[in-house]
Amino acid sequence: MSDAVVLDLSRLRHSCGQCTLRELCLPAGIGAKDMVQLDRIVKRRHPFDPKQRLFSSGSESKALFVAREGSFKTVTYSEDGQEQVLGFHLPGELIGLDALGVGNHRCDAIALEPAAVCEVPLDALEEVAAQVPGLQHQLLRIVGRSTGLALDHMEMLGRRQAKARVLLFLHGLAERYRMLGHPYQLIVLPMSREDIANYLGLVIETVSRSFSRLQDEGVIAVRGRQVRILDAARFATLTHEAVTARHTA
Amino acid sequence: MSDAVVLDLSRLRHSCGQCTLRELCLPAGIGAKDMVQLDRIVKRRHPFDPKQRLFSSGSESKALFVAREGSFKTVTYSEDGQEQVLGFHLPGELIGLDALGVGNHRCDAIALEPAAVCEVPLDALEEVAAQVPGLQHQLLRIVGRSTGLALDHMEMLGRRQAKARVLLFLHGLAERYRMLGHPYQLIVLPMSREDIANYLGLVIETVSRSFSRLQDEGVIAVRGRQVRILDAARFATLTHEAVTARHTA
DNA sequence: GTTGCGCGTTGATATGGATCAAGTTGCGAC
DNA sequence: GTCGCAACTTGATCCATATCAACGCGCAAC
Repeated sequence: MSDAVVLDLSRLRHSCGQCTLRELCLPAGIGAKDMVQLDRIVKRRHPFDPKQRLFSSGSESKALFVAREGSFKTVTYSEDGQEQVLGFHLPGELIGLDALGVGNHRCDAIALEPAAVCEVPLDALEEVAAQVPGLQHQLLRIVGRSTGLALDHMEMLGRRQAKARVLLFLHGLAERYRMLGHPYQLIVLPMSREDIANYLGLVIETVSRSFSRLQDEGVIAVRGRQVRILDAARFATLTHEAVTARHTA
Repeated sequence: MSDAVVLDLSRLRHSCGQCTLRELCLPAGIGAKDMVQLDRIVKRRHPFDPKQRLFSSGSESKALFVAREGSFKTVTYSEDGQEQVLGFHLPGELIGLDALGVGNHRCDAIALEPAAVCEVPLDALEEVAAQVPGLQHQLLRIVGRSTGLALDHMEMLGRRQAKARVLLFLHGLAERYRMLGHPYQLIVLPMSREDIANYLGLVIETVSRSFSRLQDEGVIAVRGRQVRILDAARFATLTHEAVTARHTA
């Protein structure tokens, strides 16, 4: 998290105070003039209903998106229609990097709740990036970070027990919410149990049981999609153990 | 695969004829002069012994690498030293994109066999990219594609049967070798069963059994690390079924 | 209120793959 | 050659999680 805010962005783009894209301009020490230029290319797209698609697999990619309000999931489908959840995108996080490689999206982005996004046209972005020194570098950094998220996901899926996966999932979410300025204690899950199960490579019953057991142990309190971390220390310990222990031990 | 070769690279960089990085210069229609400039920044680093590290987690990232000869694996370690294999890098494929986000590597790259790499210093690359129009775009494309590989990996790990994972793994490898100009029928695995198991989220016994069963069915012939695809049609069918069928059905 | 339905939880059983254990094969050292 | 060791295979057993099934809760429609 950037500690020193060089420029007061909130005057220019009030809703992007905790926006991932903010890093496109700020830390590189870009002047206000350049930043206005960047700001100009960003479009706002407002109403997304739950289950509505932001983009679909195969469609041409012309822009990056940032979830402004509401969360999204990205998914792929096998030919028989089976969904595979690839990731979740909380408010302030980037969506659409998957298409950078080929120009076409290779997954669907679906709103989990009523949502709104900022849209950054790729051609305009690259144009600005060519002019503004440092922006191109920031772009690469951001893309790289999203790769990091994918790595986290893989570490979660790699031969871990169900409870460990759920713990890591919750921990990751809590961490991300914290980065976005939310209180750490209470997490309101924007996604269904089914999405979680799919994401973690489990079935929903197993996810449900894992939640229940963690609740039995007094670590968290679960009420539907509200998850409260009761014993932060124990939560951290268990998560740590989850990272450490694998089947092989 | 690029069908039309605009420029005869082999005269300039003879060993990069099927190099991933070739796309950095070729398809954007870059002139010979610019390409020479790009070529100039590439260093060659020769001898890597098996198990030797190209870079380690936490180390500062100053370059991208391309496996020129020999293959690599990338891994992370949990605190108790457990290895988690993130991916394999065949000759001609990129290594080191993981660090773009933060400037430090978040995994180790380890040679699986005697190897040699090309090294592309990041600062020089970005400098050239700023000057050469189109190169920056290509860079993003390549980074994006590597994200695609991570997605493939996740699809493999997401609640699939062991045999399906192995099939998808073999299919993916075969596909990549084909892209690199190798004959499709015979695959020589550069990695151990243990690495495969780790990558697929299985134990080595299960991987071994999956190989054996596929051999029993006459689909492949396994002799140590040599895998021959005997019945390409059936192999394709089974792989297709593997993609289609999940536990949930 | 009642009905219906999506979503989540809980319990009983089945099974795929992990674990434990014992070979087998390959290969370099000598 | 055979010794020794690492890599791989194969078999028997066990266990975590999938599967099957029933139930509860919240909420919107009426």
